[in-house]
Amino acid sequence: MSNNALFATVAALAGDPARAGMLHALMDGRALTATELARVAGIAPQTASGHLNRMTAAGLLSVEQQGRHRYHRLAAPSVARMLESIMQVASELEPAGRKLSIGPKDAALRRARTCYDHLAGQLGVAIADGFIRNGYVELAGDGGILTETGIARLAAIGMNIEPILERRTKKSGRVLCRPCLDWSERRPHLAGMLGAMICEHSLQQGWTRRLPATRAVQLTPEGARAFRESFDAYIA
Amino acid sequence: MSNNALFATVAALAGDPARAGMLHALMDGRALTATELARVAGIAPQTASGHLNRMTAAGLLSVEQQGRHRYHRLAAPSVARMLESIMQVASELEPAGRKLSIGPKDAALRRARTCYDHLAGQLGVAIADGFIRNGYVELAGDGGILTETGIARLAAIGMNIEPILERRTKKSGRVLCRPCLDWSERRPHLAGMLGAMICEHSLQQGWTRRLPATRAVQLTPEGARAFRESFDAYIA
DNA sequence: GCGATGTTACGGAACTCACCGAAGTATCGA
DNA sequence: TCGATACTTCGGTGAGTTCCGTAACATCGC
Repeated sequence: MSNNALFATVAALAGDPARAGMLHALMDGRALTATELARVAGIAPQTASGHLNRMTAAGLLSVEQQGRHRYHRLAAPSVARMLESIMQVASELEPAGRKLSIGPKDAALRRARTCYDHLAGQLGVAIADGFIRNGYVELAGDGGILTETGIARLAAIGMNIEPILERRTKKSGRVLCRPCLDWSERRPHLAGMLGAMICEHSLQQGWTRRLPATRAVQLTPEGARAFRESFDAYIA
Repeated sequence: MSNNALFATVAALAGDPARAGMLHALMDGRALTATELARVAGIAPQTASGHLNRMTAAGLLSVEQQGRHRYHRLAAPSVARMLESIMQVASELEPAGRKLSIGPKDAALRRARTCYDHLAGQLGVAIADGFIRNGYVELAGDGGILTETGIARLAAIGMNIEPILERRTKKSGRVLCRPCLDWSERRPHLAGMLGAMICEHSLQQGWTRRLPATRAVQLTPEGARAFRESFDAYIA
């Protein structure tokens, strides 16, 4: 298959509303069963099965069988990035005047959600703001640097900074992180290795909790306190 | 239109082979006419007109009328990034054993091409390598830093570093650039503001020349020497 | 003005694809 | 062993879309 055809195939797979819904649901990095995905997409299980087959065959998804369940997940981080970038374009297209649908579920998504492997929404942006305000990280459009102060802060609250130190020695001594433009807040939040570590830590510590069948996460009372005390990050 | 529907619409627009070909052709940032785009996509002009209308209406493209010509270009950098990310996924899906089509045109593309507003292919990767080797830039996966040495080097060869200095004063004193994974070389090249400046400068100086109807660029003999002397970058 | 060129609008033909009902396979729990 | 659950395959229907031929409109060069 030619380059162009492959490109079109990938884009077309993401371009069907039912498949888009499934991919969207998988954006939090978890693995879901075919039936769950059928439900979120609003289609019959047989139809979903066909879609999942095609996406798996194309390499967008990977499958893991456990008993009578088949768990589907995004096959690679690059797929998540692609979905992010499409969402980014889609959100920009929405004319300023048009209100995005703001159901209750949407409100939760805007407040705090996962974006593949890191936190996004108001919470994600607040964390990024706190990091910048306190000099833990320096952002400048295309990239970001985790500072010494920032590394010390992460260590102080008990995060495992081993992978960070490892990356630092390999390279120039600076640790970089990727900013990810938030489609709901339209401001950057922290992605990359740093974002993934913060997200993982907050789930482990019970600062955030995953909610079933949605990318939205719940910010616990302890989490609200912890984010404020640890990262100077708070949301209304 | 709901978020999900908008997402699917955008992806579906990119998911048609004819439209994908046109978008691909527009990836070099230039504006092309409907007839030119019809030719690269291999379809009749009337068909192309319909496609272009839809993409423009959706906001993926912007149009500029000049006499009887209508010049179409990508409406925003985010669109180019989206296309890049889809290409990235598509290139990863290509199994290692399968050879990508390697016609003569493809060979030129692999050697040197533009990627929206910066240089890619062997040339782009070679430049990035030279920058890293000489400490002009420090790359680490998610981001990159243009060093003082690098800024001095750019100034030494007569590039206008005004925008760089401007960005530096606004932020922390560090200048960041975005690495962009090359789909043909599978190694990063320099994107972001720095990549755009290098590309523009090399075109102005006659180091590279745009070729008609393709994203491939021609590396002139002077360019080969200039890239080697200025950036320690050379390709076979 | 007049032909040539670039572009768009409308029509129908051919095609692809999403969808679900029906039926079949595999796994779990009892 | 038996029923229930999760999932898949198959087949047919219906909707959407791509495509081009024809025709119209606007602009350029002469």
